[in-house]
Amino acid sequence: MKMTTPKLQDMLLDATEAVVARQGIANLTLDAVAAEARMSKGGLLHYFPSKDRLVEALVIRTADGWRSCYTEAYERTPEGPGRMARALLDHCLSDAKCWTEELRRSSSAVFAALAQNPALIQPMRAVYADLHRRIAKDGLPPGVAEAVAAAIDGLWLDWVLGIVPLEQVRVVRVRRALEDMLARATQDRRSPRANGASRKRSKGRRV
Amino acid sequence: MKMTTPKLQDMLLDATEAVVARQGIANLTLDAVAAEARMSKGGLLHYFPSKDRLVEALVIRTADGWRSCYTEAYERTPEGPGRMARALLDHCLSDAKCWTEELRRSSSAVFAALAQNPALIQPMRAVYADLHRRIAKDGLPPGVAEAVAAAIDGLWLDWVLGIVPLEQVRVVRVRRALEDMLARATQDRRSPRANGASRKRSKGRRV
DNA sequence: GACACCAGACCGGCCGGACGGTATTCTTCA
DNA sequence: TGAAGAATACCGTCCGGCCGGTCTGGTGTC
Repeated sequence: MKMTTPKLQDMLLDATEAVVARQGIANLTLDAVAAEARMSKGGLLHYFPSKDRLVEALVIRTADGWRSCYTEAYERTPEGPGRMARALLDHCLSDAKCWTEELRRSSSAVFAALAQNPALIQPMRAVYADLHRRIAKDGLPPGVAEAVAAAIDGLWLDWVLGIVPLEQVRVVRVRRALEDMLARATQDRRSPRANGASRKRSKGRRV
Repeated sequence: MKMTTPKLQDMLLDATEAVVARQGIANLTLDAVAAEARMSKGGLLHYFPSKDRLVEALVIRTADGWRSCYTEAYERTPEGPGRMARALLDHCLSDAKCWTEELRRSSSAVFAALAQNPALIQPMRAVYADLHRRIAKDGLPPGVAEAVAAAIDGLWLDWVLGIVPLEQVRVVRVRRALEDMLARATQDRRSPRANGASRKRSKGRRV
């Protein structure tokens, strides 16, 4: 099997991300990418025969990166219930190493795809489907691991979209809260008698 | 004070959302919006002198809608610690009423703005800043209310972006888990001696 | 000379927006 | 009251520019 994205292709994808980061999705044009990569448009189109293919490759690279990120985190996490959730918390919500400008760039590739052609996010959908499958059988009470994943997604997307500014302390606070929830859920598993508050719903108030 | 968006403007914004929903952000053109609204391009440009202004108005409308959504939910929620978090859970994660196709449309306005001109999402940023201010003084242990808000954002954005398909049962599971967390946090507040697991961190493992 | 790699001119189409025009309503003053 | 004229609401054409993609050609390498 042949590696589909040797060095040059990868460099072109980097250039694409750089254009998006600096000039916005609206200015993601073939000319701009070619200029960023110091190559002619003909050269660019030699490697990616259309803009759709270019963006598609970008999405695939981002999706693969995200998949290998959480799978490696999973490998490095001790076994036991909530292993995937713990992996996400430890790795994706760590203080400094994540949340770099580079990660932000690669993420906004997805939005470029969404603007270019919504069908192109399919690879990302597939990765998320895999992640949710892993999360579903994480050995925790239903919803707990999913809540952790959703919260991480929320922090992450809010940040990438520029809706909320990045605030390390906030990330840390949320991580602590989620870790507490995980710990509670795990010890409930062990002594299920103790979760008296579990089914307490607010009384059936009209919305 | 004059109402800035009388009926016709609102109708044009509806048309804009419809175009985005049906043809995608890439095909959001003035001609398309005018055609959707059964008006000439000249007429459209009479009300919104540029495309930027059109998208800006759309974002403002969406942001206002979101703000009044959670403020009204807040009003209808009984007092006490975690009021804002409970309001979000009860109202924004309710089974059926939310998560309509209409809401999805109005949300994707933000992505249209992001593609058109990232500066245009400022109104949405302001609304989120307000929400986070409310959440910060919600009377809960630090991070708990923020985790709830982040999880809701995550579910919501994953759905709007089309990254994960809509699955009611998943939403319900997450809501239950978050409600448990809220209940735990509240009773900890009342008897802080009981949160023995709170500070339990996974041992300092290298990432 | 066959092939991979790359350059850059070129084209057709589309899009934002300017502009001049018309119909309708509102204001003003005799 | 009603005519004149101003303001407003809306129309549709046109233009300049940009963008994706094609094409022709040029270079090095086997």
